[in-house]
Amino acid sequence: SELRIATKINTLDSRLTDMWKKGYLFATDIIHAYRPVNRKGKWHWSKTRQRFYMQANGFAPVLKEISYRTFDAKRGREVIIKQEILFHKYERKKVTKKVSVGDNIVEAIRNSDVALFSDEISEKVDHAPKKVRTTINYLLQNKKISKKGWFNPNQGRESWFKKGFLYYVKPEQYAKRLQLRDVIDGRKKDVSEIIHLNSEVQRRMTPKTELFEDTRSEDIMRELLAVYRDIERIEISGETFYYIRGILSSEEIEKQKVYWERNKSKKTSLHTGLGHGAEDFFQLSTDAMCSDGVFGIPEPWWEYTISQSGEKRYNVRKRRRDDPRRIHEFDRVLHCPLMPFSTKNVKDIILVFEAKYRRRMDKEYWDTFITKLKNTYEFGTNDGLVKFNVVPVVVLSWQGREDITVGDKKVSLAKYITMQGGLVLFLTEFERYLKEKTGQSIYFKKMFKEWFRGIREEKTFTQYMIDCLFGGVRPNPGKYEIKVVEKKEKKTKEPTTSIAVGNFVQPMLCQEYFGTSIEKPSFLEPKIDGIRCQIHCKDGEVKAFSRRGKDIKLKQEVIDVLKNFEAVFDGEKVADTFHLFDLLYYKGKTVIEKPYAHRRDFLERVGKKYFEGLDMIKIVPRFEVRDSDQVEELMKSIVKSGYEGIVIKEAASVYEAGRRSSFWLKKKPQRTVDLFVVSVEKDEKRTQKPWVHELACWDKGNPMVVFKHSTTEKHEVDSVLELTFIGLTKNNRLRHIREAIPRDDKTKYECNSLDDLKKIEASVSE
DNA sequence: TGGTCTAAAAGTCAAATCCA
DNA sequence: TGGATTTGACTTTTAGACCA
Repeated sequence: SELRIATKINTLDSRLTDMWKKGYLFATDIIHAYRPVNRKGKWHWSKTRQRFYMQANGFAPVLKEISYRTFDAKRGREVIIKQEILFHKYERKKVTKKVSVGDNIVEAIRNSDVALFSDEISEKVDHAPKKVRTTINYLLQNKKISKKGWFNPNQGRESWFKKGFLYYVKPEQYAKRLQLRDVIDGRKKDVSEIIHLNSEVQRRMTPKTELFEDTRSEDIMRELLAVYRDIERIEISGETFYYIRGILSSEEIEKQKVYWERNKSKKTSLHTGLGHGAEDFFQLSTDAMCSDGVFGIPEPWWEYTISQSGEKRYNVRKRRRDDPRRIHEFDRVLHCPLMPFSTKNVKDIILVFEAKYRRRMDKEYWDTFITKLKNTYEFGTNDGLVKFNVVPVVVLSWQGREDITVGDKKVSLAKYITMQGGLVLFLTEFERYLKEKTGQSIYFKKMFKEWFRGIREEKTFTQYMIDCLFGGVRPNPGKYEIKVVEKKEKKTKEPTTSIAVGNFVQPMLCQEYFGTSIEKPSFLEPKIDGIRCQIHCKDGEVKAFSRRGKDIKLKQEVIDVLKNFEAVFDGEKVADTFHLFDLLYYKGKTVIEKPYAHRRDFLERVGKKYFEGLDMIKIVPRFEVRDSDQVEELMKSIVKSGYEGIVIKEAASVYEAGRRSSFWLKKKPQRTVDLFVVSVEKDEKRTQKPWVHELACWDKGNPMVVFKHSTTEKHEVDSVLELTFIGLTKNNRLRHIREAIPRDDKTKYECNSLDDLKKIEASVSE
């Protein structure tokens, strides 16, 4: 451009190129720079390419400093760049296509026989794993490669292997990789290898009992069957066997089937079946006693969970104290609520049942049962004792001999258990009760054997018992049962007591305010819609952190104001303005343990002295509040003046760093609730024929329909919709909904409960 | 480990331009 | 008019921050 101005030649470009080509000039490679361009009357920065030229000086390239103007987008202003650059003679462009990381990855996968995990890919292409992962993502998006994990029936969706997803170009690669049997690790890998070896080398099916002794077998096998599709599962006389399809011939399988049917499975399966049957038997009897009113405790309830197949599962699993990843299983757990003083004061007596029919019930087994109880959070105390309200109950089928030595006496197992504070029930006691009730003689084992021989294919033993004993009607069907949802462990944090300037402190957070009455002296602040910001100042340095401790950039003007302080402020940043609402540290002292009112007074004094009249730094106003009516009033006016909502802070409260504390309560005016779809139907009567969705919230663990939502678009059952909440009618129906937003990120189990809705209603002002 | 989002760099394409 | 080069608009790819 300089030459063009100097020579006034318009067609300079091609002449220069020509001279360069002929060897009179040297030129640089193309430099990308921005220059101002006027387009349609508006100036803006446009990207250009430029070369620099110099007079040719022999043949060797020359290193020379150049300078040019461009626009620095990061800093947002014009800059002058100085750099040393090579001037060289003209060379015909070599058409060498650079191979990109993406191409490398696709090539690596294509050249591999089998599908690859991402870390294997990164090893092959020799790039950092993180770089490879982002590139893989890009390639997936553009459908240049595909990925696959395994379908996890447990969660009902695809999940990844322990090493991640498998990436491939051709589907055969995925199938071939699975045949290598190296995508699953640990115990599961061993199991799959045993099955494989037994099939291939010993040419036999593998019984489940050979693979597992504990209860985790179902999980492991579910995953293996889902991933390795060539593992076949077969049931022979109640026993489960596994083999690899395509390795054993059909004759071999038939032969072994006959063998197992004849020999082994009958006895074991009879005995395990008897065990489970006994559990059902005493449970049904107890239910019958409850409905007859002879059980003695008015409203006991069985603990249960819902299994994958949607059935109730009364075998209760509890997390172990010594290793929370593992569980203990208990046969039945019965809760007996007692109300000694009032219905509000409910005490729970928990009966934990262990039922044994024949198999291994001895002193040692009782001891392990008690150890199991001590070793769960629900039944054990922190000191590793059984909780006082937990009663271990053992259901036995036989009296037993007096073969246990206690001191100088010999006692029976039942006596031994009772001596230790346990409770022993005999199956015969249940049988006697049922005999009185039905008038016919009932023997559990006889009943089981009849079912086992005869009609076991058609119905379960439980149903058979219900038919025999209660004429097909289950006593107390689900009346006294409560589904137990596993609680998540709470993380405990060490409270912060002292603050070092420059070290980020986890900010204190608010809980929701539901319009509860205000009992202690409190203050109300407008809630500012910005970025949480913690400002540290000391020795002329000023630093600001976001809510998660990331650095926030500060303007020089702000730094100039704050640099002489030695303090830590808490506040909210909106655009370039800082709204301060708390003080955590001042002149060498941590003040978070001082009451809120003191901290605020101090902050306001500082604000008045140093920040008055500043646009950059402001102190958030506060109002004293005495009751909830006053809060409502203030809320209205504050929201009107454009704030997001309000925060109520207890005057005497300390600053609880990192906690979502109940000392600070926030409230926003508009509320939403999450409901899930229970049913979808097309309304044929209406002209537009919309889909009518029944939406429900939870009510004591059961879905309860609170709204019918009709739209032209269909939402699937169990999907979650977010509705704007205005109120509830007398029949617990939602009122006046404007729109429903699908929430794909939520599951129905995260939806609101009826109690939530009532609380929200109480807090929404009319 | 999985993923999303954004900015910027790198690359592509075809029209415009220039010259002989 | 043909070939070389420039140019601007556009697309593709990479880097890096952030999140669960």
